Amino acid sequence: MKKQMQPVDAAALLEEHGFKKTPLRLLLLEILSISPAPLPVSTLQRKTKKLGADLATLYRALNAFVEAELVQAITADKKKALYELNRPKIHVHHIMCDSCNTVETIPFCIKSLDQQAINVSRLFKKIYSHQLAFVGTCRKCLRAVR
Amino acid sequence: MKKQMQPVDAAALLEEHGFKKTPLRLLLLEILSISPAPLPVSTLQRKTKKLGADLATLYRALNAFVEAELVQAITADKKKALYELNRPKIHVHHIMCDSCNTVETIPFCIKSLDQQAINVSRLFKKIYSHQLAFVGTCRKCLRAVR
DNA sequence: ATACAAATGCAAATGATTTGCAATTGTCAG
DNA sequence: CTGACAATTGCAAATCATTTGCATTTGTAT
Ligand SMILES: [Mn+2]
Ligand SMILES: [Mn+2]
Ligand SMILES: [Zn+2]
Ligand SMILES: [Zn+2]
Repeated sequence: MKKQMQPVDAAALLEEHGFKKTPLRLLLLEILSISPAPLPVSTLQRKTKKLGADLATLYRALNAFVEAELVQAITADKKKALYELNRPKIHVHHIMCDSCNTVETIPFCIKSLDQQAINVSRLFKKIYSHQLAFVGTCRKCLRAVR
Repeated sequence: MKKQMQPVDAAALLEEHGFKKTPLRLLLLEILSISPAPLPVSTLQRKTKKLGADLATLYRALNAFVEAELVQAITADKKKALYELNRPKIHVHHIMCDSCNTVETIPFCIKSLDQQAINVSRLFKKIYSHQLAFVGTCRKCLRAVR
């Protein structure tokens, strides 16, 4: 029942963006591409520990990906950032549990929101993107309380 | 032409929430209540420097306000948080400049978004709130480029 | 005036993220 | 295939916003 995401051709992605095809970066993209939820750096470190990559290297890779818009950094958490593969055609939003801080991905754009973004663009000249995060309590945490 | 916000009765607010009416907290609420944009801690420290409050005290006050839902912390920036008075009847959103990192307040809720939140609530059991932030380039920064 | 919890100041700790620099590695032209 | 060279990495140290422990002060209620 676990939702599995569509894997991507990591090598091709790296090449398209002018990145070297290094073991870490290849693996990072693979991990991110099959994850149903955005992942913190700590998890990415654990899932790549067989490569023994340094934390600084992980951060540098992720920052490069974000810069290239290959990956999106989710800051809903405020403490540690979460990273999620950016899928060109699948614009997503997020929902965060205020109890366990789990961040789930809503795998589609909230209807009509993009249209509204156009209206709001009168305030700014150019709008690149928007981030929408809902905050609530997830089912698991609700069960834990009662 | 500067947009001025409606000031609030800081003393009353503190009392309602069971806080002591201390000089710093009173002043903080006054500053936040007339600010047209969310403010970082550094600015709040500057605007309250006549009181010589310690940074830790500032943070503790702000955290207490956020906990009491008197103030909203905006984390769109990811580096430093921004603080904005929470007005019960005026639900706002934000728009951030990716160039100068200015965060402006959109002083109303994006139409129909709250209705959509109800739909999304099928994913979670309970949804308390949502944060929506647009990212773009503000007029000032666009002018600076050309 | 007294009592007590809340708030503060100060200094030290945290913890995620960044940076400098030398060594390594992937890519590409020759 | 072989260098050359820029991109990537490892390691250690630095940053920087935010938090925390503890002793002291202050606001509020009785
Ligand atoms: Mn959207
Ligand atoms: Mn809204
Ligand atoms: Zn939860
Ligand atoms: Zn700007």
